[in-house]
Amino acid sequence: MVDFAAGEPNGALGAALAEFAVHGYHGTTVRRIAKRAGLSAAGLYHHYQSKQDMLVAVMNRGLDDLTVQLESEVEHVGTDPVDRLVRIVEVLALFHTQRTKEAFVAWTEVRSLEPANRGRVVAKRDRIQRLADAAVEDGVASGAFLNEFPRDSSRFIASMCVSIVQWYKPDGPLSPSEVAERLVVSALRLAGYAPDSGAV
Amino acid sequence: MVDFAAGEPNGALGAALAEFAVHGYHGTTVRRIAKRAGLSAAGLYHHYQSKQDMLVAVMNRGLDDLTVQLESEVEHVGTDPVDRLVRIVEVLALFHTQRTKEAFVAWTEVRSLEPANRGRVVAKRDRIQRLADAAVEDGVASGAFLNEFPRDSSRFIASMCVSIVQWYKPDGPLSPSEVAERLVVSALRLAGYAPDSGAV
Amino acid sequence: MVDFAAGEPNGALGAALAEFAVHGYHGTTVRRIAKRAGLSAAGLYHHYQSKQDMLVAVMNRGLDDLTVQLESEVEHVGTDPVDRLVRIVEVLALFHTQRTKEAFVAWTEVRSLEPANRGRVVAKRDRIQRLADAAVEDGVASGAFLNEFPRDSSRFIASMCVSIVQWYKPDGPLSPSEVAERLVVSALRLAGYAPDSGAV
Amino acid sequence: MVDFAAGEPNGALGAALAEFAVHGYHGTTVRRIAKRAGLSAAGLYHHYQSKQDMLVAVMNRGLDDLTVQLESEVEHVGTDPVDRLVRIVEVLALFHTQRTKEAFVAWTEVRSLEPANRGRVVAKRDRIQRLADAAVEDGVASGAFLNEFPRDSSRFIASMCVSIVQWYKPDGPLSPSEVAERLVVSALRLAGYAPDSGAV
DNA sequence: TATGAATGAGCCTTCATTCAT
DNA sequence: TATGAATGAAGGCTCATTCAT
Repeated sequence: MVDFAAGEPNGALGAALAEFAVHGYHGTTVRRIAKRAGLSAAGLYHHYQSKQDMLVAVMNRGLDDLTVQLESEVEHVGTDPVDRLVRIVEVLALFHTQRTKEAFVAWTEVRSLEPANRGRVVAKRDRIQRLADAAVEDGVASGAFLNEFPRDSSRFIASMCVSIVQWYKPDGPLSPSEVAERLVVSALRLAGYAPDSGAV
Repeated sequence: MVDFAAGEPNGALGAALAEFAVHGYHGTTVRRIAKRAGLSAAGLYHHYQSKQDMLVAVMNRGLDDLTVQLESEVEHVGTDPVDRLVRIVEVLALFHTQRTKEAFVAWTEVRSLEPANRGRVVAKRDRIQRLADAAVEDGVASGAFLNEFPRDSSRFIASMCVSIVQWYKPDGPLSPSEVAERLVVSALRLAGYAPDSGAV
Repeated sequence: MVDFAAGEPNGALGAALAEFAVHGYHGTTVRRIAKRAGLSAAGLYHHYQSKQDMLVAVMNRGLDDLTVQLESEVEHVGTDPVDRLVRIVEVLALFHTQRTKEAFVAWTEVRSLEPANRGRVVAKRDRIQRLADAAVEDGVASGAFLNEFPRDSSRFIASMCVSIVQWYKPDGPLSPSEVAERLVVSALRLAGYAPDSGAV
Repeated sequence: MVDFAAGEPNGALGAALAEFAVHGYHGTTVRRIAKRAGLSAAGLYHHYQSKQDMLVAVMNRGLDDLTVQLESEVEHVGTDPVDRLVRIVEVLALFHTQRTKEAFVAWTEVRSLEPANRGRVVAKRDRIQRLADAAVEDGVASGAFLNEFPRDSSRFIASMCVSIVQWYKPDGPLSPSEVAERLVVSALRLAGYAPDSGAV
């Protein structure tokens, strides 16, 4: 099973991430990042050109890890749309439970990106959304899903996964894989999954 | 049918809301709020004691409008949990499509509230969540919903409604009531609604 | 007789001028300007948008005062090139002795101007130089000046006037008008002034 | 004839000079000097103790070259004040056309020297000025120059030479020796040179 | 009510310089 | 010699807020 936890950034970038996640980009101070990183403010600028640069690095790192994993899974899972949706939701859930801060920042601070950077990040996010869209649409086409508005459903599914970052606590009652399981079940229901036997 | 649109704040508070929604609390400048409101920065302080005060006012206004409507609907709809969930999701969807900015700010900028204010706002948010929780739980108890993890489902349902603010555009293809309709269907599926005939 | 002294800037601009004159633009601190002006650093930004803006204001003010005076004198003095050169040198000398700091900054800190601002200032400087050029050239044409390289001579003359700022001290042995007198004599010699009787 | 051009500094000092000449001392960054020199910023500090040290080195080098040449010429030219003034102006003109950047920095950045260093540099500059003063004064005493204010004239003459750095371009219409020739003529006029035959 | 002027605190960033390697 | 990493101090500028008018 996928383990995203190991990919969390350390050092200066980890410090930036932690601060961005708690206070938001504009509420975060370079000095506080530096302090958390055990560096002087000036020292940070050896590694990153600007505060904005740190935000970009945080986002790219997170989104790239997620995208790589997601596309690799989709490639290996075969062509069945149901299997594909299951894998996608699983990976999304694991990422959002194990890399909560990065996911939160990536979905929350896009508005704080300068235009040039924003474009690239939004493109990455869209690419992920389109994987879910395709799985649901294919499932509807194949008859695996009964669904009158597949485009909305896949958006709702992705939203549900993303929303994990709003409530999930690592020391809460559910492990990442338990969360993933429940989201998979929920996503299939949302998609209109109708196996021979009836309801899920 | 409920019409939330009329309740949007005007004047200084509307200006604050507009800025908060686009730039976030910390990314918003008192001077920009003032400019948008057609006032001097100093002039704003005759209406609100501080920038924080404006945030609190924005949030209270939005959450109160929503809560009042929600509780009034719940009270009038009767005791059937299915009806109740339908009404709740409907109201949530209408609010999030018609008062997108307020909803966005209320769910996004809680972290920017000073502790004293935060408590009160979180309590209001929780109260709303609990309405959804209760509806799903009651439905499971009554056998209307087949659901192994009702608490998670009601959270997913609320998340879906809240996520509206991330993608809904007033000039997009769907009207608020169309969005509401689709969300109601999706919520019932998520809750595990199982009418006699089988699937929804 | 022209009195430039009254035109010296006061207040914030005077403070900026004083600091620029002593430490140069890049060696000057906004905080020091503010202190000298009896304001906070932030307060300065009510009157000028930036440090660069203060430099531009200083230069424009000085060069405009000088240009206005110069062109008005030239207009009133008649067409005789000798008279014209005399008036020009006189005005230049008076300006450079009475507004030494402004002249110094205007001729020294052009390199510190951002390109857009630089163009305008250089144009003003050139316009002044061209007045001297014309006077000498006309004098050569009329036979009043015997001179094989008028263009260089007029440049030398202007340089001499500008150089005043490098050595003139208000509390030194020479008054502004004495300086002006000596410069006029020197300029006529440089120009190759040859009255009937011979040397000047 | 004197050739100053060969004496221009290379390497790190040349880089410092180039930057100082364009941006001024305070506008120049150690890192930019290093970059131009093909070194790291830290590497520069193996050659010079500080940025100030580089400024001092630049100035001393230039002023020493000029002084040495000037005094050697004066020594060889004999006692005639006219010849002496001619040689002085010639050397000054050649130096300022061939070592423009150094001359510019030496006359412009004295204010950026720390007090201890400033004294020594000013002394060197004064020594040069005094050579010109003496030549004019001696000429007046000998009757070669007719001049009512010799001290001012010698200052004007030196100023004219120094001002070369403000307008001279190596790829312009005049060669260094042509500039020197015109300055010599001008200086003699300024000094009040009156050969038997009349005008110069 | 409204505002122009003002400010202390703090922002992001850059500076000249040092030092372990 | 050379440098990448680091830093204390300071830089220009903006912030939310106040107050006399």
